Amino acid sequence: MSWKLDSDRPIHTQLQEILQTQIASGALPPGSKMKSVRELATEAGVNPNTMQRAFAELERLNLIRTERTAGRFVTEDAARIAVAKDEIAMAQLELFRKKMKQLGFEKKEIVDFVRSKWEEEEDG
Amino acid sequence: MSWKLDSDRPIHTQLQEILQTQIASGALPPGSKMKSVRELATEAGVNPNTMQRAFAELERLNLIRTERTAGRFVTEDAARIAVAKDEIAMAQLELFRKKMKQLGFEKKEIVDFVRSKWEEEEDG
DNA sequence: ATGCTTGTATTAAGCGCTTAATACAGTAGT
DNA sequence: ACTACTGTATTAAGCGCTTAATACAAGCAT
Repeated sequence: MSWKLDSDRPIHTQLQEILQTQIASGALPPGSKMKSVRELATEAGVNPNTMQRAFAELERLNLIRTERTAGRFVTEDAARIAVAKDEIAMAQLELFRKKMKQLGFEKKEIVDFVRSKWEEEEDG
Repeated sequence: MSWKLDSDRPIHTQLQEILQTQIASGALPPGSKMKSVRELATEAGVNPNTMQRAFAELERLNLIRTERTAGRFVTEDAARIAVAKDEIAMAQLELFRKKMKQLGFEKKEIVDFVRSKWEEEEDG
């Protein structure tokens, strides 16, 4: 697990994004049991309260479900997960496009820029 | 001027990024005089101290120069500006690529995704 | 029943960011 | 000289995030 956190944004937000991405990608499969608050907090090197807060946000998004004493589980709603994945991807693309436009790139130039940076490497 | 600030990251960082982008894009031309701390702070709706801090960071990056009582000026070093623009663009692309990969997209899929989202629109 | 695990809640403390309210030094225009 | 503008610095206050240290309720395995 990565848990690379920076100090520029609230940690609970970053934890939420990391877990959300893992759910969207299928790294955390639908219906699977998640590690406990305390265990994940230790892994990530944060306070349990902070991890708890990240979980609360994921629950608000209907990406996980809580069973009071058994633990937390990734939703089994595959459609919900697919939507989340597409929403994140679109948001990222839009973010990238907007920033490039602010820098003065036209759409055609963006495509050229991406090509010039990617054609040199092998697939990864 | 936009000055769209969110509360999720330090304001001085966001101000710094906005100004940096304006310099990189040429919206603030090389050698041009910048507005005063107080004026920009009022425009952005932030405290002068906070805007001051953003300026200090831009100066550390050699993107602006300060004349004690006259004001601040965008650097005339066009090469420095070009480098900044390229660095920002590369960083944004890398950010996008990394996030998409975390979501489970292969490079080919990323390209397809971008195409599918962009081919429908006219140039913007 | 005991012990271990689960989620959840509370309190106090520290820290950085942000603001408000000033103040000072230096330059330019009148 | 006076005024208005520059950048710069200081102080105090408030706020949210984060941590540490607990504590409690509920289920499960033995």
